[in-house]
Amino acid sequence: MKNLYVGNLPYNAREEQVLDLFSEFGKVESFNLIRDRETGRSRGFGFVEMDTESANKAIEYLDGKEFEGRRLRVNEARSRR
DNA sequence: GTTGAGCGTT
Repeated sequence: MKNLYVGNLPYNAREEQVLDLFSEFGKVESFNLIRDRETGRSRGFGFVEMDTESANKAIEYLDGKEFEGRRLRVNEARSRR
């Protein structure tokens, strides 16, 4: 399994929409769209868990991809600590 | 508008 950081998402993007993108490369085990803790507003990034093989393909194919007019940033997530 | 939330380390 690999944990992926997905950045540069439009603030109005729905998580289902992002899920669909990644589902193309394999089963998405979990997805977290990160929002501002106070306001609940999207922070424009999220985290996706997939098996390593699928994750690698997703990074390769989706990093830098145009999504709703923005270039996605996809890479292995940093430690959250 | 670029790396989670809460935590006796998930």
